[in-house]
Amino acid sequence: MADFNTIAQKWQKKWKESKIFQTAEDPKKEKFYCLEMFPYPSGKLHMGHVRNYAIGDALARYKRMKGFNVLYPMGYDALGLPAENAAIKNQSHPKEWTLHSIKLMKEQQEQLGLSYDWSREIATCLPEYYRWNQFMFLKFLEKGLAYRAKSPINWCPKCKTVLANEQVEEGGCWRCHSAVEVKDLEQWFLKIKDYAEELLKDLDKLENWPERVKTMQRNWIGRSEGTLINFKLKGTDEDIPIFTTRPDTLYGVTYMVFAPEHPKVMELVKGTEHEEKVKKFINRVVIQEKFERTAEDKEKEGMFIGKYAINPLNGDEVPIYIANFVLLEYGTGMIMAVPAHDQRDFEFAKKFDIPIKVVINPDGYDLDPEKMSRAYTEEGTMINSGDFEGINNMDAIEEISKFVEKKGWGEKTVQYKLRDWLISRQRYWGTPIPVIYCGKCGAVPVPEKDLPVVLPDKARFSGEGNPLETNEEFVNVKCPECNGTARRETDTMDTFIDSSWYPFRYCDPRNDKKPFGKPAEYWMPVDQYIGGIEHAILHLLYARFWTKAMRDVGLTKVSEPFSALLCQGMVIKDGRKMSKSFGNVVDPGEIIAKYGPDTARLFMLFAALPEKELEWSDEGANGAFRFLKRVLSLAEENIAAPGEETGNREKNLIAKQHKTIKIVTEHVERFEFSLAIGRIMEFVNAIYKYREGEINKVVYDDAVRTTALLISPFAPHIAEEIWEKLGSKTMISLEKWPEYDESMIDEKAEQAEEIVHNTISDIHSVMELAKIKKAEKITLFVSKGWKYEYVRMLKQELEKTRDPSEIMKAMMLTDLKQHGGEVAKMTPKLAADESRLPKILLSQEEELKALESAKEFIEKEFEAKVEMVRADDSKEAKANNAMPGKVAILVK
RNA sequence: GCGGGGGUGCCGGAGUGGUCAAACGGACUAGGUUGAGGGCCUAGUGGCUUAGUGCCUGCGCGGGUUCGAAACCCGUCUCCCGCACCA
Repeated sequence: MADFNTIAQKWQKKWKESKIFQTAEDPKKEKFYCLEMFPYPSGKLHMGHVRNYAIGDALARYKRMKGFNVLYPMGYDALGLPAENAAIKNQSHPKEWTLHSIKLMKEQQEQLGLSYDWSREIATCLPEYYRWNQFMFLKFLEKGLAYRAKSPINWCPKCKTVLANEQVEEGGCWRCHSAVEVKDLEQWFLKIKDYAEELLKDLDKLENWPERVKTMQRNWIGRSEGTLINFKLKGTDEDIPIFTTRPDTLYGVTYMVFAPEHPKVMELVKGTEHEEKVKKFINRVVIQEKFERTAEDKEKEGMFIGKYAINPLNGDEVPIYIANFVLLEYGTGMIMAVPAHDQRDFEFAKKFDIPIKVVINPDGYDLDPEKMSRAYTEEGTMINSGDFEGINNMDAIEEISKFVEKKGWGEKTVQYKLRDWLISRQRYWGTPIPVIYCGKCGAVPVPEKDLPVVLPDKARFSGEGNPLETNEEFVNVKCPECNGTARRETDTMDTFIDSSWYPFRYCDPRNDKKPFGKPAEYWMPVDQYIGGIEHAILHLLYARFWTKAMRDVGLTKVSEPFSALLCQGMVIKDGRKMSKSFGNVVDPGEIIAKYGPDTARLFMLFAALPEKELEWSDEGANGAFRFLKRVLSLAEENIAAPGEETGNREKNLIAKQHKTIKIVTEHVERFEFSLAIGRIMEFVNAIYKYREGEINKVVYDDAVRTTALLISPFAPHIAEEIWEKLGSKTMISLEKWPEYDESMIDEKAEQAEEIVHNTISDIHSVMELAKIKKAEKITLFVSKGWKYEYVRMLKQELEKTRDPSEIMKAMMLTDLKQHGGEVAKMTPKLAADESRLPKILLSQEEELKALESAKEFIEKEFEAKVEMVRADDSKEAKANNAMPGKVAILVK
């Protein structure tokens, strides 16, 4: 028994030397771009990586065998915090750490025998890559898609960096989980909000994305239609704009609430008796509680700030509060409160003893504000609402909106939860933002000819602040416009930028004139993207946005980067996530050393469907190992070759072979690798069975060859080895995927007589079957009453069309009609209750006539004798092994 | 609270109106091979019967639809995941 790792190394060497996986554009061939999410180079592969690559490589190899021109590249998402943290810890440089990690990681990937085109390898930490981040940033700046603004930001005190909202998880830093603080800083933003509508709408076009990912993105974008309404600050002409989706409740407003940190708040209380208390409140609520999220609903807190607003609709004077449940970032940061019809407003009003005014009554009774225990949020009739009384509140939404617009008090508008993308990071290991600040000229973009702005090699990594800030050589520059003294921007870009366009770069990885050129037109978009669900929102949304932004500055014509998305499930062990703290981590390196790469890959694909969680099992891996040994010994063991007779045993094996090809192909097309492998296992078992007797060498070898081809996307090294042992001079990686012949799929060829059953509702396949089988006799099992309908349908549909989908549609329609009682149908239960008998139940005579005519027609169509058997009597049906609505085809 | 997905042998998991519940793998049991073990090969693994097979039970729980339900409908329990004061 040859050692699997020896075999693996042998073929990996051959693949590398022959460069068979290198790809080039070929307009004559259909392209297929298969992409896995590129890894962050941490230095070591984990099982999640292996699973990701096993899926991707299987697909890439399969598509290649199917004749596609396949682009399947690999690279590294190499900028980011861990490298810098490691540098701080080890007193080294992030670059060294990263490049070393890439080397280690690549070695492990190569051990897996993945069919990447390594000539296209990229690493985002190299200036030749990140210069294009800068290039595109400048293009976006020019187009007005990038801007600088002061805003409260999330500050991680441990990482000493700003975090995007998306990077704050339950009040903690997404990497180190320390509590996040709030600070004010000048930051660079990208206008992703401008694309909210398109990002949302285009989700509908992504048919091959998992529904749950699209739902998550829709949620994240958070579109909601409503009305912007201006209240007036009492005693002034000042507007207080609020956003509401419920203008129908406008007459029920009894107070207003501002987000505590809203700049307006301090302005309003300045110099009043409330100033000190408000300051204290803001400090407590905003700073300390902004990110404190608990499982239970947070207690509503707030206070009155001594000012009043005027409701434009009815002139009501309402008090203004500040409260912790109003968010500054959403809408206008202020709300109108309608305690009678909003649960949050209700709770707050109860706590602060604010009046409750009912403006919508449910049908049938009147609400009493005194007795309400919760807000009424259902539909109802408008009351206490001036001219709008008496109408349904759903209609009032539209009418009051229109009225407010007409009066000039506000307008209909759309709000999104999505915020603009904050890209500034106060860190070293990122792409320098190509901007220079001049005392005279302000923020000046670095001219294109001066790109790239390269990260200086010299830097101190103390763990505090941004090393770029203290690097005088880097910071002190001349202003590109006035040539005066100026300072360079020391912020670097969010690394999500690097991963937002890398699929384009793979198409044209060595282009030094542009981020990418013509080849991207051929390859993009990615046909299948594969990666973890954890990127469902951030990475995938940013990449979609970046692509659209690139389109709008003329860099590409593509609007969506990923046509299809597959989110693989997690790899778990003992029912929980693999993690050092649980001590259940399985190291891929050890598994490869013990069993070889094919075993590791095959097990990962076999143990679960790609989207599902995968429970790692040592015994299971061992089982995959055993199976591969069985497969290999099919070609290794010397088999006697007694003759060339082809009897039933051969026929059966050939039939099984064709059937296996068919089903395996179908499964692979649907990414059901575990089921595909299961079928191959069955076929291998069948070959072993066959081998117990005398064998026909031609038939046997063909079966083994087929096995090798079918298994080659999953266990390529062993497949190559078998291929070679069978005397082939070519590499199996370049072979064609096997084809099957439907007419050979006939498992029980040796049986002289046979009854095949099929449901009548799939008439098309019944017909096909009857022809293939050369049916001599067809038996239709029919039951009382409804037999006529079905037989009639059968006849009609055969006459009209042979499109099975049309037939199915018609059948379903019949079913529907039956439920409406329009179509003749009788069951024993119905028969017992004469009053419920359907109206158009046919008479005995009519039935017989209809059956006769259908029978004649079918006889002609099938060229076979047709027999009708009543099957509604369950005893008789059982004796015939049949049920009503089925067709039996008797073959002789 | 809102949204999404599940509950099938000892285990991982197939099967979504009938021919056919448990494919495929693991684990276990027996037999073979072996000096022994491992490995490998073969058979078996819900119950009851004849030992050709036949029947019954069974897919979280309870109802319903149907000639027929693991699958469809209603209710219920339970688990997992995502979002969560979005006005």
